[in-house]
Amino acid sequence: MTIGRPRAFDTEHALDQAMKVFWRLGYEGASLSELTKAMGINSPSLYAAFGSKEGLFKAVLDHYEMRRHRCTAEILSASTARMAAERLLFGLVDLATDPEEPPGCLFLQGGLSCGPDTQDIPQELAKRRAAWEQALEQRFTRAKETGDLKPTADPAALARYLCVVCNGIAIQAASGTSRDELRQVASLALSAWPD
Amino acid sequence: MTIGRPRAFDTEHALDQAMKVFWRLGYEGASLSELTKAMGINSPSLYAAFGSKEGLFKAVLDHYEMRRHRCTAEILSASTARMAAERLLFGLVDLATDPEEPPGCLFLQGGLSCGPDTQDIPQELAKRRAAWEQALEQRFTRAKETGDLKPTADPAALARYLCVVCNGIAIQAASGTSRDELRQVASLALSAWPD
DNA sequence: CTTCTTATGTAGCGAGCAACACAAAAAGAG
DNA sequence: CTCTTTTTGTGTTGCTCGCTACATAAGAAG
Repeated sequence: MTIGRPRAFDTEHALDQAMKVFWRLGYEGASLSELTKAMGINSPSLYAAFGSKEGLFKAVLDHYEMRRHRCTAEILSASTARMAAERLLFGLVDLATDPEEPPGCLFLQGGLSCGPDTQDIPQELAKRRAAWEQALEQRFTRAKETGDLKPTADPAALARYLCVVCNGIAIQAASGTSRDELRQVASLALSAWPD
Repeated sequence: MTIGRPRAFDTEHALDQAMKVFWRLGYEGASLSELTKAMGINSPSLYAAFGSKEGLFKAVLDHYEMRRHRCTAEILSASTARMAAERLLFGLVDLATDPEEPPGCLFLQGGLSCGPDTQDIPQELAKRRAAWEQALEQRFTRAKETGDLKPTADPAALARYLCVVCNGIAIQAASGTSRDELRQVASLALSAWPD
């Protein structure tokens, strides 16, 4: 049993609100006053719980990955590599154009480029995107071993291509391109898939 | 002949230096002290010449488009739509991984997301990206009229797809992906082209 | 030369930033 | 109850931000 005055706010809900702010405004554009307002707490509570603005941001990134974990698992556990690619692209289109959440992808909107004292933010985001690309590559390597993909297939190149399309789709979604238009892009992109 | 004390700095060179700063750090991450240091001038000179930080940024965007104008013309004047797509993708790979300049694309790195008082920056960038997409679409509509593309082809969808791939490539380049790896992505993306 | 116009350098403005000091408040442990 | 521990709200810190006032310097026009 924890001792001391109990926390008056729900951590998950606060992270959810902070996530939306970082997502819409980016790391540098999200001021502490904007964050505390959205989270419904004052700054000392924020610092007690997350240490710093950067600490809050990383907690938000974890929260974001956790929320998408089920979706991720569905993609990687598809029966064929082709189906995984389909689920990935069409799933991303839906997520990036979900009207309940900011458009695009937090891993890009969060901070593609930052000031001299904040370079670790873009780096952290790039690291997480790269981890996702590697998970795809491993899935395709497995597909090659089981004969699902031809022996001439290049798992790394396929994973890279899909990530490029995903990032591009997220950018377009953030710029206002509609869900249907992006579905067209996804199916066009899939026509490059080696069968 | 202009009257008064002559300007002591070269505008084009100053814009070039400012461009690199905005490109590396983004609009919000690029502080005025960083900009003036790179441009080799003091802030009053900057404000006399460009009006404001935002004015400087837009001048930099014009400068950026101007510098790429020849490249743009070469793409749009290709003899076939397919060749235009090829020149576009491989040309972008080279530009986005040019060791003489920051990686990626200023139209993305410049400010994908910004704070509440700076929302016009992402909007301005999105507008310029959309204009480029529309130029592509017009090129493909022309190709359809001349029989270069099949009557069933969808110029808007093709242009959108290419822009998605371009944006994705620029993102990957900014994250450190090599030129050769991105060339692989470009040729894979082109295999989706309708022939 | 003097006068006019424009650019430059120094120095500083108010505002907003991230982060914190401090004391009051709310629980469990004894 | 008292004591201890943790959270909360108020108020503020030092700092950097974008921007500018002001006096001086450098050329063209007369």
